[in-house]
Amino acid sequence: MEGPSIVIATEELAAFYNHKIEKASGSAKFDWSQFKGQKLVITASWGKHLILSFSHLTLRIHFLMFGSYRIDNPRDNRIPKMQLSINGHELYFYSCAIKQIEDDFGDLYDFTIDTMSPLWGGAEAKKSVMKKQNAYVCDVLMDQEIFAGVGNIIKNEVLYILKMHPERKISELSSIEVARLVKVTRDYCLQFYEWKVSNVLKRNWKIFRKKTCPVCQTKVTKIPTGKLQRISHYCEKCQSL
DNA sequence: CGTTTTGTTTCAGA
DNA sequence: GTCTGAAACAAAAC
Repeated sequence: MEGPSIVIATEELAAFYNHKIEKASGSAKFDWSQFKGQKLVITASWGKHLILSFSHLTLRIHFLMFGSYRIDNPRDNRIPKMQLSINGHELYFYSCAIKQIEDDFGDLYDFTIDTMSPLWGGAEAKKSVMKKQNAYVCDVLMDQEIFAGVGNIIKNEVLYILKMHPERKISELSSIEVARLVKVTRDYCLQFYEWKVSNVLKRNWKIFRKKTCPVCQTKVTKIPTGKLQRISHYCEKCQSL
């Protein structure tokens, strides 16, 4: 799950603000008895981290590749990592990593590098990218310490918009190209959010999971790229080195 | 129906 | 210490 989806989760869960947990359970290793009676006071996100702050404890949830959550409507035959009864509803969290973090989580995170945050600057990202002269652009986009919240879908779509090959070296880019990379990434994250809220995200993918390039009809290349060796989807013709 | 993949942490070994 | 690669986790979508 990428950054924009986590923001949507925080918004959905905000409906439970100031309500007490009536019951908590799950396969994650917690003493669930301590959750009872605690109020949900804050939902927040940083990159791909979903933060749930209760009266006396704060959790950080990461959905990794396959995680999901449901409000009521549980999945059949799946044991949730965490299940909360709150305000007459059941919240289920599946196949995610849940960790307790300090309540004062503001100190743990730099929100200026969260691509979905109102505090996103862009200047920080540009500076960090320029420091990675020897890295490939596909790896830099996935770097959570530079573009927190960007995942493989956003990476591929951004590179397609930029008409940039995934294995372009940062050292080959001009300062203007780096500035454009940073701007397009931020804008696409916000666009991803809008499309997802409207349920039209997948139909707006231009290159990710496409068979051919929508511009030139060339067959989309799908191969592992960069140091990270994550699959890139790109058009050999439109995205030249 | 078998393969792929919206991701990260951990740990052994170099 | 620091880097690297493999393993672990886990399930919908193609």
